[in-house]
Amino acid sequence: MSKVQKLPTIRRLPTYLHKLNEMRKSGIEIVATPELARYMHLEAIVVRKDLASTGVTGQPGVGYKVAELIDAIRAFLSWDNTSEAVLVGAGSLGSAILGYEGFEEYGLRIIAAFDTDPAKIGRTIHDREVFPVSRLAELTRRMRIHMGIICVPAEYAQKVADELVEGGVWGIWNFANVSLKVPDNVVVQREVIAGGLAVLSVKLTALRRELNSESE
Amino acid sequence: MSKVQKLPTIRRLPTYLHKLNEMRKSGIEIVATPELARYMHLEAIVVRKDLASTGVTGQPGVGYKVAELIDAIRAFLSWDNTSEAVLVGAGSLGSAILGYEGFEEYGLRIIAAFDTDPAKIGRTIHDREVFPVSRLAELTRRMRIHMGIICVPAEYAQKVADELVEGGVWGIWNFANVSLKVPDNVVVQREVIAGGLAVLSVKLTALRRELNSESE
DNA sequence: CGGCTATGGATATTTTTTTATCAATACTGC
DNA sequence: GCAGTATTGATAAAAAAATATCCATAGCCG
Ligand SMILES: NC(=O)c1ccc[n+]([C@@H]2O[C@H](COP(=O)([O-])OP(=O)(O)OC[C@H]3O[C@@H](n4cnc5c(N)ncnc54)[C@H](O)[C@@H]3O)[C@@H](O)[C@H]2O)c1
Ligand SMILES: NC(=O)c1ccc[n+]([C@@H]2O[C@H](COP(=O)([O-])OP(=O)(O)OC[C@H]3O[C@@H](n4cnc5c(N)ncnc54)[C@H](O)[C@@H]3O)[C@@H](O)[C@H]2O)c1
Repeated sequence: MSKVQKLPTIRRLPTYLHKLNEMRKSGIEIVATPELARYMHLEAIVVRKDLASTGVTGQPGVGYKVAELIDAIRAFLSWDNTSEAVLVGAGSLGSAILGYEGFEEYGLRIIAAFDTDPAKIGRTIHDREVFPVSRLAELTRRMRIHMGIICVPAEYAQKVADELVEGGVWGIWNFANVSLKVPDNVVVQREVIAGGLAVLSVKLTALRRELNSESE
Repeated sequence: MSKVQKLPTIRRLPTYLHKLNEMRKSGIEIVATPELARYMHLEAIVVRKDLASTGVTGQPGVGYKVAELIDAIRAFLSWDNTSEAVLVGAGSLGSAILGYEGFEEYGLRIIAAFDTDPAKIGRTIHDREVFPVSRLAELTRRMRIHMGIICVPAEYAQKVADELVEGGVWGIWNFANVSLKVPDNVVVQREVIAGGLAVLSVKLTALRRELNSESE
């Protein structure tokens, strides 16, 4: 069982990457931790550790080369080679994801979409053709796609996952609100958007409690 | 500075909650940790700790009462009183969020949307009226809304955040790819969807390395 | 050149989170 | 009712992540 370390660091890396890409675009070549830390609302030491874990090394007294950082992060995340994916469920969330150009920056290219809705099949959404889900396994295998993105209602997610696995997929990014059963050699990452809302709620409650007790 | 503990637990709670709600709907009254653990792909001990942190207590040898668990989780997350929010940026992601009924389960009700696009202003999206963003601060204050959801392109996010703060908001759920500057008495939760993709990428690479080395 | 400041990197410490162990409780089947 | 099993909850240990300290290096400025 592959046990991946430093999950919190990995989750932060895309944010560094995005900021660094912006910096590079505006001609900045060197960046020091305190600046990144301010931007990220983190302690400088956290940033340094995060960057170190990708293998880059900076210049004491100076900082890091932006271009090197970008390369190191992308290499660490295996985002230096674009990987192709299919998206299943071209509903509202699925369409939003299809239309998000940001993923190209993250080495993800969504090649095609699949749906059951006859009104969608055969049309294109954000330039990607929508195929009937009945052809999911077949086309996924034929196109040698190794990642699937699930945006169907929860009750159909398992069936879709099974077909993705049958199609030879190695990784599944699951936005549906269910836990999927897949073979050991397939990785599932479930995106629980409500998790962020939960954190926000708790922080809000804590802050309000604090402010109330202060004012007493 | 409010320092909230047990963030990983908090992120997992919505998933328990959803499953428990499903169980209640199908008439199940008692649940034991091993079952939840199987569903969540976690160790039973993690589940027990998570549940314990909400304050519920189970019956040794039996399990937990589903209804009690639901109440405890909702209370812990302050989701027992529905809170109202406004959404800014009724684009593709914004519309998806507006249309997602799942948030009601999590105590969130989106009251209105705001946008700059004249084509959207005045129309309704998923039954919510779209107002011009020029009225954001005013209406937020007048409706006594305390949460804002930002779904605008990154470059406008800070301006929107400023107006939300001016409108008296306490919490901001930020889907844009920037770090926001807000006063100390406002909480921002940034949702970095690419974070999940990063984790998936790293796990995939690790798994493939493992499989390769095994086959040698 | 020489002191001053900013910075990264190595190492150590602390805190948080995950995992393990075990006694106590309740149900099951006989 | 009693033995066996499943389960919780308390306590302890281990692992992971965040934080602190200190030293070496680099640039700056007079
Ligand atoms: N919208 C959100 O903000 C949001 C947030 C978090 C999670 N989610 C989850 O994302 C998923 C999709 O949500 P949505 O709002 O886009 O719903 P949606 O109803 O807009 O879209 C679902 C799409 O899936 C298609 N579909 C249904 N069954 C299918 C099947 N068997 N195979 C292929 N396609 C199928 C439908 O035709 C539709 O186009 C849900 O599981 C939801 O819980 C959505
Ligand atoms: N679509 C995704 O899958 C996805 C994923 C992750 C993050 N995001 C982020 O979410 C945000 C929105 O993405 P999207 O795909 O919905 O983009 P989009 O272009 O579809 O929607 C943006 C909406 O914001 C409106 N808008 C622009 N400026 C505004 C302003 N100043 N005030 C109010 N409204 C304004 C636009 O009119 C448009 O309706 C972006 O910041 C994006 O990075 C999107």
